[in-house]
Amino acid sequence: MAVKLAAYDPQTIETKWYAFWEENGYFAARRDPSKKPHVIVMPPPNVTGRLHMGHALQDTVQDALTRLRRMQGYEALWMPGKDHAGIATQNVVERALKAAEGKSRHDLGREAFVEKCWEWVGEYGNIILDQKRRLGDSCDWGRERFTFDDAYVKAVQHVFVKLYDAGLIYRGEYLINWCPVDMTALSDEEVDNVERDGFLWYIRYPLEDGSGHLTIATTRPETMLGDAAIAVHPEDERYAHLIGKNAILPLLNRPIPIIADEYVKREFGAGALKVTPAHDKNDFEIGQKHGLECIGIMNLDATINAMGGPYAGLDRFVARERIVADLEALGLLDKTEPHKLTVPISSRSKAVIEPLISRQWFVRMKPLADPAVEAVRSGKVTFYPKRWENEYYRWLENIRDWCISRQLWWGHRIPVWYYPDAQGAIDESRPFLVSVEQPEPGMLQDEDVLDTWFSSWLWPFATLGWPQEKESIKQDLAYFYPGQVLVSGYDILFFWIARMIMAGQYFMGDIPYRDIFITGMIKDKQGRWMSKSLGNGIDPLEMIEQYGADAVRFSLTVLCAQGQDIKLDPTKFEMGRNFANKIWNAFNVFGQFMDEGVAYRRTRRFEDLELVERWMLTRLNQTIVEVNEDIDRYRLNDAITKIYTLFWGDFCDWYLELIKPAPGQAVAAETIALAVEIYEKLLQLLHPFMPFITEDLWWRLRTREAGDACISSAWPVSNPAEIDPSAVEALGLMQALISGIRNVKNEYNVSPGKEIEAILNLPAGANGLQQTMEANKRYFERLAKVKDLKVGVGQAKPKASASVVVGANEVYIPLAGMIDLSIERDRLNKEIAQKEQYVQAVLKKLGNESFVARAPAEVVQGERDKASQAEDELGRLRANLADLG
RNA sequence: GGGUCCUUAGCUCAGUUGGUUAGAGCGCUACGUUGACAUCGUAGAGGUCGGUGGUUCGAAUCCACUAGGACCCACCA
Repeated sequence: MAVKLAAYDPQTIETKWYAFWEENGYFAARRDPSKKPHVIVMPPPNVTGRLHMGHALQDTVQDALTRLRRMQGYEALWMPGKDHAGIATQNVVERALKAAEGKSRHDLGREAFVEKCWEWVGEYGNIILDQKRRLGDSCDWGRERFTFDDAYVKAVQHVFVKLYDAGLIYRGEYLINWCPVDMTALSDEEVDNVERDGFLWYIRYPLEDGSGHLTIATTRPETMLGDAAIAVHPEDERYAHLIGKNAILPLLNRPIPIIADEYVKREFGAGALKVTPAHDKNDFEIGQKHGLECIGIMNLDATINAMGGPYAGLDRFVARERIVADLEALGLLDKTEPHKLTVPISSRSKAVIEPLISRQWFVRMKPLADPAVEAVRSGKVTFYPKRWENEYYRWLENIRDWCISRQLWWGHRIPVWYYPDAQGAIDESRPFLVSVEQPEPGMLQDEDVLDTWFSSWLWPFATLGWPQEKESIKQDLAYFYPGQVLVSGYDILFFWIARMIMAGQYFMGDIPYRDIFITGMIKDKQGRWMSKSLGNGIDPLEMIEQYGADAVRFSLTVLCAQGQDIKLDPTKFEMGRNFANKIWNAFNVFGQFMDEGVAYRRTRRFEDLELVERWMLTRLNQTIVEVNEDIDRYRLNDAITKIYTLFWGDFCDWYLELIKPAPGQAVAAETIALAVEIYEKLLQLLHPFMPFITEDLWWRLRTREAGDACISSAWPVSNPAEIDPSAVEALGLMQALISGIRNVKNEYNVSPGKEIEAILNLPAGANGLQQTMEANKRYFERLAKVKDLKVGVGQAKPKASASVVVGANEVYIPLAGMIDLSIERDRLNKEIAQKEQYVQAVLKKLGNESFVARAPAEVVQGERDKASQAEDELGRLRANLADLG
């Protein structure tokens, strides 16, 4: 204290205060019946993850909400953790293994490979959580969970068993999405349909009786190896005579029936469809209907199998080329047309998905989806912004069963047990048992693991210890569940957000959170997704190092408008850095005059405060109300913008400028006391968004008890007794007049530092105002360098002076010798022209009879007031112009 | 094929239930090293809110159509 602060340096304060908070337990949440809980579960990042801008944005939001509610007296729990991320982690470890030892996972074997994964997680898995600490995340690290914790694994298996017992999980052979690169089945959600340029090949199938041929069209000729039929439309006269006959499958020379099915579109292609039940969703259904054979022609790595005859062993795309060439050589290729088609792509490996028939485990979704729809419809769960509800309904109402088994090694083993056969392999002829524990010695567990999302959909309650029966866990669940709000991007709306609502209702009997705040996604400057391959990512840690965590958080909050994607450019963080610098330096204005050990407390009554002080408190109290409303509606950008304007525009630009001492003078202790009080509240308002700088400055304001930290201080409450509209009015007038005087000086090229004379002419009857202006004329001195302002009613305008008109008030500035009449005439003419245009617009409105008749009375009156004030000002401007001669 | 969102100042974007002289940051122009801050201050320029039509006393805001862009979903071979 009493010393000017060193230059603002984010790095030093950030490490210091994070350690302080964490070590002193400020982030910890415990059951406290006297407080209301406020819970946010952090979307658990993948153990393979590194902090990206999306995390930075969402964490900033979650942390701001958590810190704010904590200050408001809630028991605020932000639950952190990490996700084992099945495929992602397995891939990363496989690559590392290849690079380090040149081995594949098969070289190691399952057990050793999983061991390697654990090693990898031990070494790198916490990186992202440490990066989150750099951002300032105030989560309760003591409760950190991992989807692979022993207890969590048990919860996942428990859920599987319960759903199986309820008939909501089943095993079956269906056409599923197979990724030939990752060698696993995938859910529909993990597949992206992308449009690609391809071809439509027209292929002749000779008729068995030698009477000619039938032409079909296909985009995937290699699948013809598995054809089981040709289908035509039952009412298609062209082909009616062929129904029931056989065609010969070219290349393999296998007879296949020609069948009729209404699915066939007569106008598409050749009007005849090859049916490959084992490799196409629609064909599968047609096959079922007509009892066709499913001829699988592909191996799991997407090479052709023995069923493909001469093409066996070839990759599917090589086989395609070969087949087209062979057909052409045989004269069986009618034509080739360019064709746009949608191709299924694995969202993870980007490989083309093959629809394959495979035995997998599925969750019956309809019974789970219906209550999830109802939860939102009934208003128990609310989306911010609202529009995401439509997307949510659309998905749930058309939901399909969820394929949850994955042919991976890194994941939760499926809790299904089989008897071994004589060779020690699974004996499929005997029934399996579904159980968390091994039911009988020697039984073999299912080889497959579960979809990662099958564990994360339990996150809101499994992290609290569910389904363990311990008393403390039950109490925690009762207290902390359900949570208040989930903050996430829309990219995982179906994967995770919707499924958590299903699981919460099914297993806990209640929704997992009341609000869902969907943030926009971070894009690059040109609006493209940030990706490694494009190299257009912005690293939040680099930004934190360059600008400071508070600056990064501030800028992200400002940019985070309701659900809009954010086109980010690193220079945006300058906004936050500049503001942090401003906050830091503002302290010096009064801080440098503070004396060590003095407890600065306000002693003056509100009524006895100076005008600018009453004005500042009024602005503060008004802003608190607005900010609270904004935050309740998740409009954090509005809230932070208002605090920013309050701090920079009101506090720094006007309040601090006016309490500054004259050169060589000190600031009065009572002035400091109020400045400390206001600054302290501003720091609190800023704290949820910019925790580090505010905590640091907080401790410089007063001697504080241990534990009296900004993070745990009580959120400011608006005091209605300290709102003074007359102060706002008076200071508002002064602001306008001072700006006007500065403008005059500027136009005349009078240096801002040069002292001038001025006369303030008030309208008749403005006695109170006259007193206020008289009493505070030093504001004009201070901010516009007006030497001894003359204030009065009916003051005459000196010859050859410039004038400023604000409402019925005028300031005359005699600029003897300096005044150039033509400059002043131009200035006044310009202002008159502007004002005339305005008056005209308002009068036109008032001249409209139906406006006067139909608009609400107060709106009409408002327009009348505007007109008369503007006309009055116009009159004064004209008079001043005429006066120039 | 269905659906959602975006188009507002040179740039990036706010603008809540229709009534504001349409705002912010950056950039631009002029001036300014007055004891917090040049990561700053003061003053200023800059917009017929993509287009057309409609509803209304009144539209950036509501409706319809339309142009351009982004995204989601969908089994047309």
